[in-house]
Amino acid sequence: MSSDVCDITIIHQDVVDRVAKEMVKSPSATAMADFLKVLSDPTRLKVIQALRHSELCVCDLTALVGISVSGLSHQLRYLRNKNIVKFRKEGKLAYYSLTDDHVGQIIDLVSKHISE
Amino acid sequence: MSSDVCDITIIHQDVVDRVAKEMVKSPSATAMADFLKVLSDPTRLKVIQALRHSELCVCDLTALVGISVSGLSHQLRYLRNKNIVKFRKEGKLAYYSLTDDHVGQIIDLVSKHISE
DNA sequence: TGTACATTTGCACAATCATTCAAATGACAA
DNA sequence: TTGTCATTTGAATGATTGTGCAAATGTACA
Repeated sequence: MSSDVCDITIIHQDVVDRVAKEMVKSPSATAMADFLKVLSDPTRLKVIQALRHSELCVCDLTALVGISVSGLSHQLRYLRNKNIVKFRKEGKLAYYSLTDDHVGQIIDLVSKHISE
Repeated sequence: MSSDVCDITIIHQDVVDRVAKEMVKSPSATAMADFLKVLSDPTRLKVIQALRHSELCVCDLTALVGISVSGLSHQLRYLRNKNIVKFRKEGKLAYYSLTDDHVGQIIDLVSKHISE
């Protein structure tokens, strides 16, 4: 009924095999976790929510998010590297905006789930 | 004198006001981040993906996820506290399953976003 | 030149977290 | 009872990370 591989004990070998076969069909868990980690921080979430409504410069984002300017800048770089936001320079100011609305859709779904 | 003028510089006051008014309509960023943090870990994601296909005992989950038994148990408690999974005892074994498929929908959306 | 302002970056620190080991709990069988 | 197996728990640890401070970069205007 049970079999040993190394020191792992499998109790329902057939079920494990079936589920394992199903699991490989979806993207790697690390890739998905990596992406979801971007959204798992209040500051980054606020930034994204704000940018969904309007393109914004760092100054104004700071006021909306409630964090130090440098702290925000660090997060903006992070979001830039993950291709979530893009920016354009206009004189002294840097205007940030979302690259697309993929994250927006996910946030909406989570939003709906939270306030049920 | 109990209040200071904070030294935050707002450049486009009208835009900031408008966006700020929009932002309060959605759930708090901390609540959403808290929930998304659950999904931002490969191990927990594998657990959830596995449980979407079948109810499973800890032993079999260990084999599917590839982590120590106690490590998995810690994560299962975490998921239990967040109401993502539930479990029933049957003799020595504990069978875990998802409480609902809300997380599944979110994972599917992320999945679709990743693989393109 | 200068000064003033917006933004970025490097460094440091505190806090969080995922993991493992060892020990404890609980359930069943002999 | 005793022993074994499945699971949980506590403690310790290594790694990651969000943040602020101070300095640097870049831009515009006197």
